[in-house]
Amino acid sequence: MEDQTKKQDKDGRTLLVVDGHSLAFRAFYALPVESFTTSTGQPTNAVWGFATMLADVMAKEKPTHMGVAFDVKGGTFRNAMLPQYKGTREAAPKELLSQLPLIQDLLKGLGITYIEKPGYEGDDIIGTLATMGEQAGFKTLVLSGDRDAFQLVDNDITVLYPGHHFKNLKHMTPQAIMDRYKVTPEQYPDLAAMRGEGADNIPGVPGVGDGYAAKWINKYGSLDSILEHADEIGGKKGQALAENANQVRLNRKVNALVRDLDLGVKVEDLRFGTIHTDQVLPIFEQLQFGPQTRKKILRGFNTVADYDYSPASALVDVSNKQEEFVQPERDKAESGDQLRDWCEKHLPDKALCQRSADHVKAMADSLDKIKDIGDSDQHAMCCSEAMKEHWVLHAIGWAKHGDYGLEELAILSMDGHGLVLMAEDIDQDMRGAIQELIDQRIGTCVVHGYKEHLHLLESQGLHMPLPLFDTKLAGYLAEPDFHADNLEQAVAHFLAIPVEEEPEATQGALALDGREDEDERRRGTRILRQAQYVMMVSERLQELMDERHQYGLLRTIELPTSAVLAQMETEGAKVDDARLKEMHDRFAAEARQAQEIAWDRAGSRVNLQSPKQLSKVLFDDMGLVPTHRTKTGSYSTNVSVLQDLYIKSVNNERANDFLGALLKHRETNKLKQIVQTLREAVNPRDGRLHTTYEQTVAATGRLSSVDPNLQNIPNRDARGREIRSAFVPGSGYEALLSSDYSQVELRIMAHLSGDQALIDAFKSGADFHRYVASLVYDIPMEEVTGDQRSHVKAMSYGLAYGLSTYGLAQQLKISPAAADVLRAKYFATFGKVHEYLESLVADAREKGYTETMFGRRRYFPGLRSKRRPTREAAERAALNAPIQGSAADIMKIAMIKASRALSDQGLKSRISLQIHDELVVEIAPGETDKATKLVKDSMEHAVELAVPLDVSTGIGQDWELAAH
DNA sequence: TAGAGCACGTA
DNA sequence: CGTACGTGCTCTAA
Repeated sequence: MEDQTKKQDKDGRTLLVVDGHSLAFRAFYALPVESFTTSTGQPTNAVWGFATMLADVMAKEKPTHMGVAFDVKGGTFRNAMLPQYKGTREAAPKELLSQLPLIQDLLKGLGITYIEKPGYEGDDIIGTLATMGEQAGFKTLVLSGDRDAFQLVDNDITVLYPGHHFKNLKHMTPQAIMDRYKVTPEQYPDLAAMRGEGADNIPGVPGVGDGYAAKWINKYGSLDSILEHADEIGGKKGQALAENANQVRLNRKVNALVRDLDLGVKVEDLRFGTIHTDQVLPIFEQLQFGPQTRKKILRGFNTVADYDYSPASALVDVSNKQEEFVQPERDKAESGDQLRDWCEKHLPDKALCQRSADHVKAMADSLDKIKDIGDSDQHAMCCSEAMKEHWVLHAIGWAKHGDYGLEELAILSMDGHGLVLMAEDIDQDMRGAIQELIDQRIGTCVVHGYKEHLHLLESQGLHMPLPLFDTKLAGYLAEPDFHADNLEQAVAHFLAIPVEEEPEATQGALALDGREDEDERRRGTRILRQAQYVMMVSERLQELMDERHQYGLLRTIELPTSAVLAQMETEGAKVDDARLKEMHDRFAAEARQAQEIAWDRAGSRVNLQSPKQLSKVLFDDMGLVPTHRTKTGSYSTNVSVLQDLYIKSVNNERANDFLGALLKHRETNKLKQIVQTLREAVNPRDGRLHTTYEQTVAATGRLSSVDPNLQNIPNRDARGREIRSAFVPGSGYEALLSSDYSQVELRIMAHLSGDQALIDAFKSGADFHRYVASLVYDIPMEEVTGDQRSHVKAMSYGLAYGLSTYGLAQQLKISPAAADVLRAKYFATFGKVHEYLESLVADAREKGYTETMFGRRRYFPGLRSKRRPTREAAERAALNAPIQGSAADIMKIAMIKASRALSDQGLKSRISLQIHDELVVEIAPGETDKATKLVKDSMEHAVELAVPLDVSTGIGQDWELAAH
């Protein structure tokens, strides 16, 4: 109990100590003064950079206490020792110096304490404050652009140090210092004394950089001992060191921070004060800071008032265990046999691995009983056994348009031993041993991103069956709205621990001769650390999957889907580049023509792709009346506005011509741009497009497609659809099959709601929308008018989006009252659908999340928001998620089934693209009928619902012709 | 130079 | 005042 109180106290209180001067310097030199000057000529770049960066840090780190240190004019005790000290700083430009008082005024207004002490530097104040914070049990952060601060780093003090571009801050922990400089934080000043510090005008030993300094420190220990042995070192460097011994000693004295000044404040005094808006606003005025900047700064400094509910905080039980990162022991394996020996020694035994692999395989194969599998005894057994014994395979490398390259491979055991293999060192012998390892122990293997691993391993001719666990997929299932940019963020999130972001791959400042060696070591360290992260996070996520019964989803749907996607990405889709080129040239010529006319009518060379310039021409110069504003308040110039203006401007020839040309330009230029993007993504080796399907991005469970996005190729009108004609079968294939679900989402609604009328509508096999309209309007099918049918159709589709009657009215161009009537009639006919939709939101409000048919969850913190727009948006999303998500689940199952069916039957035809409810299949010669049947069946029978799943198919020489 | 805003393509 | 995405372009940040 006592322990807990103490821990919470420590977890909850964070002191942020800021080096005011160094931060202002960095900001000043990072941002162009020309762009940041008020109308009276006062430069503001340093203030702006300082304030916004601080606001960012506040928002991210949420400190509870804060102090900012500044230097004061006049010398310090350091100048007495070293006259040229910080000579470069004294010569700071007026433009910067004039901003320091402004920064201080701003801080005062924001309720932040700042401290200056004559005779001492900001650095000493920082050293003192950090020490005070640490002693009072705070987690302490030091924000400083001065490397002298590194000597303060320990387990409780972290330095936030701006990287090359001062926006991204690096968390300098003891480990980070060690990785970067190969010395401990306590040893860092010794290193700096030898290297010197350009920014402070402190000369180091000529020819000696971080690399040599570190080498000597590690060899001789202390600085004194190095200087004593200077003669032993020999060579140019040793001689230089001996010659500069006095300078080094002096440097060391100067760079030591004072940590026990009497500042006349206590840590408690550093609590945030209240923001004095009356003081801050005039400063904003004076600085001519705009609304965005104001908002950003005020929001950043007002973090306490910001109630930020995240499901992660709900699902992570921090008190449960505070994971500590332990750097794995790095072993060596230089031959296949050494690798085999290592595996025998450190990895789970083969029999266990085999048992586990059989379980995993059985689950993956049980697509038809996926809903039960998560709870089965077999599953529970398999999990508990494998949870105790597993290992991590972690590969890193590069990918581009379907080409992949492995760079490094790490293997990490549970006992904290790791192996790192560099791709260039993997020969035939080693490759064989790796494949053997995979084949024998895949059943207990954990990866982060199975699909990516398939690609990287494939680039070495290695094959990987389904692993035990994938932390990337599991993290996505646990919290689909959370997007980690990298592994470190995922760990920080799911384990609720602070994790340093990885240092950049290569950094300068390494001694030349030691460089390759150093790089090699760092590369290995980095990948092993990542592997360790995977190990840590997998344990937490395995618990979560278990608790939530999501193993079925993971093993039966997501992991096999990864394998199908990897294959689709590797094969890619063939495009006819000559066709694309012809289209591009044609669209480009048309766009240019339209632009000429538009420029002529506008009387100036407006950039037609700039809404801002366009709005000036339309609403200022031509005096047209704007119809619609964007969310930021500017006038919208989107197509619907333009069309509206076009119709209204019939009597204004100039404007009418301009609008006509502009609309034409919009359309053709967009098409040109799409074609161009596609052409640029074609892999020259095979003339095919290799998209990447993102399996962990869309929060509903859908896939997304990037680089290039092949899920948004035009389809609405004939002009755009033409682009689809460039997608053709590749050599060795004779046609494309397009196979898509009709009205899946509505069918899912019928099934899940159990509404008999809607179920019957689908079972009838009649024209669905006509049938529904006849029910809604209570008239025979034959009497349903075109309007009635389309209105009912819009209503049906709108249901799954939470469409309001207002929105419905707008879309159908009918009155809101008429839309209300339609809605009332609709729900009178399909009462259970209404009930079901309402229950979705009600349940989500109750439980905090929604679930698809297969247990895919999505959390909705916004349902509890006080803001109505936020809350209502969350309600619509909560309504949609289980429907869109179940459709996504079904399509994934269909893809797995189709892919297996095609290969089981020995067909060469293969799935090429997935566009949410459509599959495009590349058909091998003579396989049309068989492949069509297999794909159609797989889709139709992916699951059995209360209504049939209807799939329509078409075959053609290209994608456009395959449409039906 | 990064990020926001706008526009627009898909299901 | 309809869900879910990705991309390209312009322009701001004062």
